Amino acid sequence: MTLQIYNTLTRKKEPFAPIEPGKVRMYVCGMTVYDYCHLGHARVLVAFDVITRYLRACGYDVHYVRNITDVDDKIIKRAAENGENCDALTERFIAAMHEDEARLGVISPTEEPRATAHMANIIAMVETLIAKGYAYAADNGDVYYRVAKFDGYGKLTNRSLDEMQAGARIEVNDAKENPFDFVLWKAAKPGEVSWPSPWGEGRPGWHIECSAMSKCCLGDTFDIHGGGPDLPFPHHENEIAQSEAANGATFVNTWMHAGAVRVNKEKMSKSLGNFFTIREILDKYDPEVVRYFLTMGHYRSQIDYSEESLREARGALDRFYHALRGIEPVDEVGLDNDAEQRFHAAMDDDFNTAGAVAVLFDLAREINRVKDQDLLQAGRLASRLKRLAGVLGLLEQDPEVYLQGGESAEGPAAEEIETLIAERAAAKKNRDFARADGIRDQLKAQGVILDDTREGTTWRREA
RNA sequence: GGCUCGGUGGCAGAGUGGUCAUGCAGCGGACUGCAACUCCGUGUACGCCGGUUCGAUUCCGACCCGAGCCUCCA
Repeated sequence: MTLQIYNTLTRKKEPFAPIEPGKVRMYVCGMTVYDYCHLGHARVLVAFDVITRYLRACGYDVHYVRNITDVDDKIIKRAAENGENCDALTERFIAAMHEDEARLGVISPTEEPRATAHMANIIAMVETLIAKGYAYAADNGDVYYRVAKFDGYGKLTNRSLDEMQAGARIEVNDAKENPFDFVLWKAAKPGEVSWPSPWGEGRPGWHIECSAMSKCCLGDTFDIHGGGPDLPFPHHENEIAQSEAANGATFVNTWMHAGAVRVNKEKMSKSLGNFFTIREILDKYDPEVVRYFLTMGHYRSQIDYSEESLREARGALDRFYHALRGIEPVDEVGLDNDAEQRFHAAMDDDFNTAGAVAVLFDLAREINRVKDQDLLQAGRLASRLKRLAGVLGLLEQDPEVYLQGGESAEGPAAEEIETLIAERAAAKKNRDFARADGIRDQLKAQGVILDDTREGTTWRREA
């Protein structure tokens, strides 16, 4: 069985075959850096991190490019509001983004191009489009893409210009030949950041940077282009129009889009005030819990963020770490390949992480089943569980650290807990169960759960 | 209105033309001083109506309902 990937362009799963054997060239639309990353960004970050990890686990050399949009209207507006310059604003939020993704266990992309560093490439592509008749400089100083000239316009999202024009509620702009023409180069207003160009001082439009940067980093045609659920139209549709018109080649073979994140069954939006930034969520939950939450469903399906779903994620991770607790992972030699195969079968089916996680749970149960009789076998299974989970970026912590809440844990200190456990052990020995249970209840009230095992008592913190 | 994607047991969430998802919760049992953890067992689940089929939750058609995009948004 080979890897199958759902392609937004063809609306079906297709066997994946990279252009260059053994190598994958992938571009994902990244962040516009004018604010902190939110949960929707986290979903895209984690989804494509898992995809990259799996492709690498399959032996592919993955060239993963994720851009940074560091010039745009929102950035200019926000910088003006803050009374700072755009560079200061974007540098700050780029640093914050890197911090957030690192906490989520996201491996950095191999390349992270910034729009402001590619002005020459952007301008060159706009010139090519004008030369080929796909773009025109308008009277107002802007340069627009001539949508009607590109035959394939709408092929990604299955729309036609005629139908779109029928029910269009798009702003009227006299400078455009067609209301769906979009801006490639935007003339600067006085005081705005700008770059010199053949059409005067200005800045790139929203879509052109991705066409220019992907060409620069990956070439005219590459394997995978990804992004969030709201990007197919207009952004990716416009990228196709730009790149294919300018380069005269197929732009991308496989288009991948992550599903939406909802919050308490409502669309996440600023107007509803239900926007969550990654950092505020990480203040409340272990990053791996958040990552598990984003991995337990399929990357294309819509997921719902709520206290309950995060609590469920926490419970699931607890179970894994409980199984791994006290087991020394050893070489996997001698294990049958059942779990391995089922894991790959799930992941080969368009990165079905939900199915892959189910295999992980089976391994956890197997570990629990054998750990009392055969520590060696448990160690082999633990290695396998950790290795497969690692492909999803999960179970990368020490079980004790995870279960006991790490350094930053609230509640009684570890030494205090150990002292009480010793006291309880003595009470139990004297058959003073009232005292023993009293200690257990006291700790439970402080969020600490005691587990008695044959080897003694262990403890963990409640969610 | 147009384009897409969905409706699976109490909840979350995979999947399949005819025996099993999985996790949480529930129930019964084992373990335990009692618990917790864990293990074993346990659920007439597949929106509605037709069709194809020996047999459909799974394929086809209609219908109902939900969501996303069509406007800046991952």
